[in-house]
Amino acid sequence: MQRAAPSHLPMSFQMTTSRFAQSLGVLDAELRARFVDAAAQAGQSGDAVPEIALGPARDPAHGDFATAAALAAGKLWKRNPLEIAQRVAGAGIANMPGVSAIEAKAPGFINLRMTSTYWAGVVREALEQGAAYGRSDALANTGPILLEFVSANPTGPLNVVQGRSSSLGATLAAMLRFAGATVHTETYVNDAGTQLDLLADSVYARYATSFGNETPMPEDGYKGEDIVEVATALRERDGDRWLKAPEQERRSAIGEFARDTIVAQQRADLEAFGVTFDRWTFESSMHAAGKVDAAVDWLLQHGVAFEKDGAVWLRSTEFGDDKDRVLRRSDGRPTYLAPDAAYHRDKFERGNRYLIDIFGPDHHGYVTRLKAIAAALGHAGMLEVLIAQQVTLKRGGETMAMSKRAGQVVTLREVVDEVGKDAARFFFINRAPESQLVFDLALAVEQSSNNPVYYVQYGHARIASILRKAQETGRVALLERARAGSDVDRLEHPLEIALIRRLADYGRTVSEAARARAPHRLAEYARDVATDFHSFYTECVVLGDDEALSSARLSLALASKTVLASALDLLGVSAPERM
RNA sequence: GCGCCUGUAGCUCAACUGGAUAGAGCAGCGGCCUUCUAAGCCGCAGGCUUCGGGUUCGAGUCCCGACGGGCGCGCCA
Repeated sequence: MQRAAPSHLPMSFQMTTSRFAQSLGVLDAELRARFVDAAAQAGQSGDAVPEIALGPARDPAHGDFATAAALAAGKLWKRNPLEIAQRVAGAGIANMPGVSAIEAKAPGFINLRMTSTYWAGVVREALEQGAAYGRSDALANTGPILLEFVSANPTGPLNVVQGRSSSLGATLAAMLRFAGATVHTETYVNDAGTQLDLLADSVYARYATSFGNETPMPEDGYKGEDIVEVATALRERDGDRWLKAPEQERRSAIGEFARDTIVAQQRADLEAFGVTFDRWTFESSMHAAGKVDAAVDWLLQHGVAFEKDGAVWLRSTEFGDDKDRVLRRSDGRPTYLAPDAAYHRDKFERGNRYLIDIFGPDHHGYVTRLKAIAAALGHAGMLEVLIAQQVTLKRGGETMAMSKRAGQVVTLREVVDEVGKDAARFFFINRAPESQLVFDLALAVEQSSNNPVYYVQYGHARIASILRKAQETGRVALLERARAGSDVDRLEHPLEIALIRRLADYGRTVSEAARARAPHRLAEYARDVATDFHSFYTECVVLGDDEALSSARLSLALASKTVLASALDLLGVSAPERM
C-alpha cells in the first residue's frame, strides 16, 4: 500500500490537490446554477431542479462525464428536455475548469469532455493522497451508524451464510467509513434462555457418555462433532466432577463453559477471515443488567405494548406487522423478541442514530417485527435490515446439499481452509446481497486466469514487479520523478486515458455503492481497474527509453497500484507484491 | 393461503435506483510471448431480459396479472 502524501510537500502543491479533488463538485455547482436559470426561464422555482448527479459517460464516444438531469427536469417542468439541455450547454465552458467541451445530445443528455490537464491532475492527486485517495465526506451527514452482523448462536461453528454476512458487513462498514460515515460494528450472541440449556445438556450427554455413563442426547440437541470437542475439553479441565453435581449448577456451569469455548472459536475463525468487531454484545448481559424487563416495561408504559391472556404483547400491528407479537409469556419468561427489543433500545441509547442489521435468509420473516420494535421505541425508519441471501456450495459440476438436521453443514472454517481467505472474501462479496449465491469451490481454488481474485491481485503484483525492475536497474531518478508525478502531462494514449478515467471514478464508486448497500460493485470495480491496467500494460511499455514517458507511465502504474491496494483492502483481500 | 427475495447469453452474475447500442467472467472458436510477470492481451460468436397487459418521450428497472425457483409465516430460537 502506498503511503499517504508526504507532509513536507509545499503548501501550494497540496492546494492543487484539493482543487482537483473538488473539481467535480465545482462542475456540479456550475451546472446546478445553470439549471436554476433554466428553471426560472420555464417559470419554475429553483427548488424544482433535480439532482445533477454527474457521472462517467457510459460510452467514451459521448464524452467523459454525463448527466441526465435535463431529462428529469423536462419531466418535472413539462418542457422539452433537449431544449433544456441545449440551454444549459449553450453557456459553454465558462466557469467549468478542466472541461474542454460541453454538448447537449438527444434526448436530453449533457456531455462533458475533459482536458488532458484534468486527467493529469487525477494521477497527481492519487499519487499525493496515496491510501487516502478516494476518501470523501459524501455520507458524513448520516450520524453514527451501528452495523450489526453475523450474530450467531453460540452453539457451533459459523456456517457459510454467516461467512457471507461477515464479508458483507466488514466491507460495508469499511466502505461507509471511506465515504465519511461514522460506523460502529457489533455482533450479538444469543447466550441465554432455553437455547443455552439445550447446549449445556448436549455437551453433558457427550461428556457423561465419554465416562461410560451412556446418556442420550436431548431430542433437539446439537449433534455436531464440535460438541464432542467441547465435552472433551470440559473433561480435561474439570474431570468427572459434573457427573454427580446437581442439575441446575451443572447446567449453568457447562452452559457457560460451552459458550465461552464456542464463541472463542467463532472469534478466531472470524479473525482468520479478517473480520473483527468493535464490540461483542451478549444476550446474557442484557438480562443481567435488567434491560430486558426494563424494555418491556417501557413499551408497556408508552402504550405500545399491552397485557392479554397473562402475556405481554407488542402492539406491532400499529407498526405494519400483520399480527401483534408476544414479548413476555404468560409464565413470565421473555420470548426471543424481548431481549432483541432491549438490545436495539440499548443501541439507540448509546447514541447511535441509525441501525443496520444484516440477517441470514432464514430470518427475513423477523424483519417487520424488528422494525416495529424500532418504531415502538420512537425510532421509526431508523432501522434498516439487509438480508444476506442463501449460499449454495458447488464443487465443479456437483452441488453440495446442506442439511442442518443431519449435521451436514459446511462451515466457514472449512471453506476458508479449502480456498483461502482472499478467494472466500471475494466470492462472498461478489454478488448483490439479495441475490442467492452459487459458490464454486473448485473455481475458487483454481490458481488460474479463471479466478477473478487472482486476476485483480495479479494486476497489483505486476505493478510491484515493474517497480522492482526499476529499482534493480538503478533507475532511481526515474522513480523519484514518477512518485512526484512530474511528467504526467505526457499521458495521452487512449489506454492510458481509459485507465485514468477508471481511477478517477474510485471515490464516487465507493460512496455510491456504500449508499446503495451494494458492496459487490466495488468488487466489480476492482476487476475493471485490473482489466484497464492489464490492457494498458500490454500495449504501453512502461520502462522504455524515453525518460519522461517512462516516468509518466510509471506514475500511472503507481496510481493504479494505490487504487487496487485500497479497493482490495476494503474488500478484505490481500494485495500481494508478487505472485 | 399470506409475506419477503428472485427469474437477464449454455453456466454464474452485473446493469450505480426510469436513460444513450443490456454488459462481465467462465465454457466455445480464432489470433498474440527474442522487450517491464501469458495468473496477461486482442478478436469472433452467443439475448424477444420467463410470459401477458399497463404507466411515458423512454422500462431489465415502476404498476397489475400469470408461471417457475428460494425462504419465512409459534406464548420456538
